[in-house]
Amino acid sequence: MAQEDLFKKLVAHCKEYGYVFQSSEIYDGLGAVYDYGQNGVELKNNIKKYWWDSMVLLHENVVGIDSAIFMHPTIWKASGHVDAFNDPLIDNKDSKKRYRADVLIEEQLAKIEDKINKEVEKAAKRFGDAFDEKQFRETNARVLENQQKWDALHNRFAKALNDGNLDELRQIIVDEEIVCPISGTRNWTEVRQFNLMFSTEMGSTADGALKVYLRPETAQGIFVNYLNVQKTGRMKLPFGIAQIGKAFRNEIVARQFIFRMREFEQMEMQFFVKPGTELDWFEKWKTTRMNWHKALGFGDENYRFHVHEKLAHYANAAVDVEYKFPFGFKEVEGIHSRTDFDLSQHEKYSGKKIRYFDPELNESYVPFVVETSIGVDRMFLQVLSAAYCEEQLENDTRVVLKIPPVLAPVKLAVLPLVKKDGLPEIARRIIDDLKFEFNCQYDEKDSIGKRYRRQDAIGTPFCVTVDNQTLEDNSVTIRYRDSMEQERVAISQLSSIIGQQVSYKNLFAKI
RNA sequence: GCGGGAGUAGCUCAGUCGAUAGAGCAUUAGCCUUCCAAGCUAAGGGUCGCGGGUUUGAAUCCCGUCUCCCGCUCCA
Repeated sequence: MAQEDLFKKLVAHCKEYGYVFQSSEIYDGLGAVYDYGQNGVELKNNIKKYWWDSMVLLHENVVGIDSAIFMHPTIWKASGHVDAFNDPLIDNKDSKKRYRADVLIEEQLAKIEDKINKEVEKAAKRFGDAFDEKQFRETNARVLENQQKWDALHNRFAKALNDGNLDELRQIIVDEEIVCPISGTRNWTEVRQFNLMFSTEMGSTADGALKVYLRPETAQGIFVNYLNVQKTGRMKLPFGIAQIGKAFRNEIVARQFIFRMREFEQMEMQFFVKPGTELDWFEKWKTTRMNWHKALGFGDENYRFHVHEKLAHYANAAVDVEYKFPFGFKEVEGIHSRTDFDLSQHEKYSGKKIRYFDPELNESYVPFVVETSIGVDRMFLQVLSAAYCEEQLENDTRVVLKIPPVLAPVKLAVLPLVKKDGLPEIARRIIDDLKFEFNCQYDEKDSIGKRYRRQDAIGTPFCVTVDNQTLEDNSVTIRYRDSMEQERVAISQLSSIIGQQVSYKNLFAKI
């Protein structure tokens, strides 16, 4: 089956079996926003638990927090998000290329400057040692004319930028007859502001309201709580702070189902270390995180590291964990060595000292940070991509989600072979006993084979069937999803057999 | 954002020249009682994505719009 078809089928399967629905579907949907259904939410919660426990339970020097989505707006100035994500963009209709409007105008300014400089150079050659550049610049007609042009344009440009006047920016591009370097035409669209961050207002009156943003990443909530956690938790370097939470980005192009959404959930851990040791920790976390992925058993060959050649301004090392999705190798998790950039920025903007006193060195410094950041939704899609499979049987095909039992939404279904002879009652009793430990389902409708298929389709790893023999000896059959094999066991054994297989402990042992 | 494709029942899709909206699967109820779908009977489920136009009459023709998919573009 073509990979593309597989992806389409997966998306349809997600909807049909209550994993993922499009947001606001009855109102025609909302772009790149999705809801999780009754099975989706279970899987998602299980993924989050797998991550959280593997970070917080398994590392005594990692603790968790849950910071608010609203944060002081200055935080986003400090982090660089306000400046970096407020570009006025314009498209050329002929070449279909997109440019930053401000960059186009800056280039135009540079051109004028070039002209002036060439004029000055020429004159310098002509006059030799006797050349007085200052005087030349103040008196030469052509230079003056260009300088005037430059000043006028620069003032106009600066004013338009300050006012946030997009129409004026476009008018400047039109008036300056700036052409697209590819198509050479002046066929421009409107200038649009692409703001990555969603904003809203906090405060009851419009006048006194504070413009606040929905966080575009959860990391800053950790950085601004560094001191709180370090001091109240008596944390010693190196230590980490983990957090799971929603983040929001107004993506220009949001595609590929839940792979890139406007509202998404991150699982991030910021690990604070002594400066100079960050690359060692970077390597350690790289290994730990890759093991975490591989422990799920989807095949080591489907994972790889992708090393960033071009680093973000805050980083001195960065790598992605990529998984082989039906649409190619794509990033699931990022591991970044963020240096002391974030904490230093917050020192600067807040005016508070954000340091660590190192008793060994008897001095204080700003810790360096190694970040591991994974998208819950991507992880969710990764698990489903890996788990979805269509199997050819003798007279039939079956669609089965081979989700690792520990992550599966429903752990077991209890099925009376027929709905009489007291079998349903026994099945109910088994559920009443096991429902405190596992998410169980009861089903008595249709043939037993059909019921198995229904459970396969949502990824239930175990089906327990009550039959006439159960009446005699309290034994049931347990049918395994992946092998379709069955074995007969005592009802009293169910809890330990299933419990053993859905335990996080077994996974953690592999990390 | 640009270009291409698509949108009809929960899912997959048919629907002729413009004239009462269909099938299979799924769902629900009942029958049957059988360890790997597709047995029998019945029922429910649709403003044909949405809005407007042409027409006596629109799922069908035209315009707009929304959403999804593919490619480009972008990607801290």
